[in-house]
Amino acid sequence: MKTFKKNWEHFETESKLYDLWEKSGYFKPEINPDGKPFVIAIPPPNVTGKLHIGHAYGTTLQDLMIRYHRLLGDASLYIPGMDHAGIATQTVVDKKLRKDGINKNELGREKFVEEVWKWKEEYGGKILEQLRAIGASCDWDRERFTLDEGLSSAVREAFVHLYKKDLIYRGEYIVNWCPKCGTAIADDEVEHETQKAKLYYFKYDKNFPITIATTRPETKFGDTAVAVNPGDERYKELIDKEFETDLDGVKRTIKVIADRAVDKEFGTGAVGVTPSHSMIDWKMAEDHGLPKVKVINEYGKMTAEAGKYEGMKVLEAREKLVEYLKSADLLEKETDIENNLSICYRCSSAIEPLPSLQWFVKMKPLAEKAKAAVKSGEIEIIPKRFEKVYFHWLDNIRDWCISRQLWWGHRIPVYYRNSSDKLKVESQKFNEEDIYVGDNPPEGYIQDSDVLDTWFSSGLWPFSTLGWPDETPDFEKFYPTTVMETGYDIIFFWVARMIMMGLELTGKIPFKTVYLHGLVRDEQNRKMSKSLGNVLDPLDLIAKYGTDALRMALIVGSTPGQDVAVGESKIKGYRNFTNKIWNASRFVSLRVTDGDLQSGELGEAKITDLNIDEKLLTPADKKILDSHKSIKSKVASHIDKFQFSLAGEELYEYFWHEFCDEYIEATKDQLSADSYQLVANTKKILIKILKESLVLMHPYVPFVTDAVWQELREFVPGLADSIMISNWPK
RNA sequence: GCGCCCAUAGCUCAGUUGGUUAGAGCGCUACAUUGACAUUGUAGAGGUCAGAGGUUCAAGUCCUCUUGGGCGCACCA
Repeated sequence: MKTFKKNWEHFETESKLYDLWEKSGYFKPEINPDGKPFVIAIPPPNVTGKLHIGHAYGTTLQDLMIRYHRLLGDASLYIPGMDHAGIATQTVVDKKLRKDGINKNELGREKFVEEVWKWKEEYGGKILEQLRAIGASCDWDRERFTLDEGLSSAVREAFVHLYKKDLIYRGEYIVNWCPKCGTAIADDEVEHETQKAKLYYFKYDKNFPITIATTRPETKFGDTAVAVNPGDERYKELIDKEFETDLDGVKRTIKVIADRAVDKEFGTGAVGVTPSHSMIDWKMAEDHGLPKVKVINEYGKMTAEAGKYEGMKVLEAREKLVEYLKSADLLEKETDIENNLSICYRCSSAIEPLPSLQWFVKMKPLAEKAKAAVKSGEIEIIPKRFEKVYFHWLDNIRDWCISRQLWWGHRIPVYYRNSSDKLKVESQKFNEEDIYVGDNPPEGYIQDSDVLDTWFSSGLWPFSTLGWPDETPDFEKFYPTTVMETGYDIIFFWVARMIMMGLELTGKIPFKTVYLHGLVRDEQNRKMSKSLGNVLDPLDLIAKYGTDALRMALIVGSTPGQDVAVGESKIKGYRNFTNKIWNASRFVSLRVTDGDLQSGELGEAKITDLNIDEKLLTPADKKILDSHKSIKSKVASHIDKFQFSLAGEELYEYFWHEFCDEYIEATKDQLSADSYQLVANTKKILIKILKESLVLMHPYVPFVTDAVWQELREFVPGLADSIMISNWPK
C-alpha cells in the first residue's frame, strides 16, 4: 500500500485532483446516460473582475447539489459561463483606458469594443480558474458567454419575437438618466440614498398667487402646472385657473390642477409640476394633458428652455436661481429637510429623470404568467417568504426600459432607412417601411446605435445556454432546468425576468426551484467592504485552509435567504474537520492492511469480501451500524429538502464523534482480539462505514474525500475510479 | 406609507408538519496525551429561547401586541 501522509495536504492535492476529474470527463452528464436530468445553470459572474466570497458561497451550494445528484445517478449538468455585464464592464474598461491616457470617444466604438474583448479574455480566464478552485464540477465544454455567437442570436430572436407580439415598443418617455454613465437605466437600477437638502419656498413671480416648495428650484423653468390636493380649502378657488408667469425671464403658462398625489401637509401643499424631470409629475402631466418642457439635457446641463441659464450645470443653475429669487424678493424661506436622492446603482451618481427616446418591454402581460407559475406551485421559491416579495414586484410592475446608450452589449436588432439618428430624434410615430427589425436588413438601412440592457440577455440564460432558439438535443433533454440557485438581491433583476422570458419564449418554466442564498458577512456580522478592510478573498482562504474547509464553513450554519457570517476561525474549524477525515482514514488504512497484504486479502485476517457476519457484532459494532444507517437517510432527506446546513452539521457530528471518537476508539480493542473472525469483521465494518461516509460527505468536501478514496482503492476491491462517479449508499 | 427578516450560551448561528433534559462551532475551565490526528481526547461551566398576553395535554416553534436591530418596495414635490 501507499503510505498515507500524516496530514491532509490540501494545497498539493486539490488542483491535481481537479485536473484529473476534468480530464476524465466526470463532469459531463453523459456519465449517467440513463439518469434523469438534474440541471443548474450557473449565475454567470460578471467579467468585471475577480470573484468574491459570495460567488464562492453560491458556487458551493450549486456544486453540492450537482455532486449529490451525480452520485444518485442523475444526468447532472452544471452549465458554466459569464455575463458581459454591459454598463459595469464598459465603465471599468473606460476607466482603465483613461488611466492610460486614452479617450473612449477618440478611439471610436469599434476599437473600444475590441479593448473590452481583450479585457474579457484576460479577466474571464481568471474567473474560470477561480470557479475550478472552488471545486465547481461544471461541464466546461458547454461553457457560454452572454455575448457569444449563440447567445447573440438568441437575443435577436427574443427581441424580434417580443416586437412582433407587440410586447416591445419605442417611445419618448421619462427615464432614469445617469449623466455620468451617459445612458438610461431601468427603474430597478435606481437606488436611493438619504441626504440633507434645502427646501426652498418661493413664487415664480410677484403676480403668481401660490407659493411652492421644492428642493430643486432649477427644474422649475420646466413647470407647466401647480398641483394641489383636491380637498385643500386654501387653494380650492384657484383650481383650473391659468396664470402667465415669468421666472427670471422664462415665460410659461401655469395651470393650477388638483391631484390626489399631493400631500396637503408637505411644504405649502402646492407642488410645481415639472413633467420632464420628475417621474410623478410626468404621470400627472399625462393625466391632466399638460405640456412637457425639457430644461435639463443628457449632460446634466440646462437647455435653451432655461433662458439665460442655458449651458449651466444643474447645481450652478440652482445656486444662481436662488440668488435671483432672493434679490427679487420671491424667496419666502428655506428649510433643512432629509430626502432621498436617486442614484445610479453602478456609479452612485445622482440620477437625472428626463424624457428620452428609448425601447421598452411591456411587462404586464408577461408578469401575469410569471405570477401564475409560482402561484400554482409549478415554480417553488425557497425560502417561501420571498414569494411575497416576488408577487409584490409583479403586481406593481412598470414597463422595462431596455435600451442603453452604451457600446458594450447586444446591439438592438433594429434598422432604420437611411439614418439611425434622424429617426431617433423625430417623433416616435415612424413609418413602418422605414424600420426593419430582424437579422437581415435591406440595403441602406442603418442599425440602431444603442445596446440592450445586460439583463435582457441574462434573462434568457437558462435556455439560451442550451441552444435555444434551435431545438438542440441539449435543449430537448435538459430544459427546463432544475434549480436556479442565486442571491436574493437579484430576484427582480434576474429571477423574475428569467421566468417571464422563459414562459413567453419557450412556453415553459425555465426552472422548477429557485433557491435564494443570502449575503456573506464577516465574523461580526458586518457587510464586507474595502473600506472596512474585512473583505475575504476566497483564493487566499483556499490556499490557507483548503477548498473543502471553505465550502463547509459557507454551508454549515447558513439557511436560505438569510445572511451568513463567516470568518477565519470558522474556516479553521472545518480545516480541522477535513484533516480529521484524512486521519481517520489513515487509521483505517494502517490497521486494516497491517501484516502481510496479499492481493485480495486485507491483512492477516484474510478478508476477501466485505460481507459482515451479523452473529459476531459487538455492541459498539451494532451501535455504529445503526447510526450509519440512519445518517444515510437523514442526509439524503435533508439535501432533498434543500436543508444543506442540517445535513452538513449531522455529517460532521456523525463522522467526528460517533465514528472517530466512539467507534474507532472501540475498534482499538476489537482489532487486538484473539479471534481472527472478530478482527476481520471489525475491519470490514471499518471499511464499509468509511467508504460510504466518504460518499455521503463528498458533495460537501469533494477533494479530501476523493483523495482518501484514491488511497482506499489500493486495498479495497471494486471501487470506482473516482468517488465522484461512485453510487450514493442506500 | 406598505411589506419582509432578525432577537436562542461570552461571540457567530442551527433548531422546517408544536413533542423527552434546547444544540453546534469558536471562546472559557480542569485534566489527559511518545498512541490515526496537538489540525487531539475526556470532563465541565455557561441559556427565565427580547418582553407581555393568548391558543394547546404540550410553545424556542403557532397567534396578538410591545421594544430593539436590519432590509426591500413606494414616495420624497
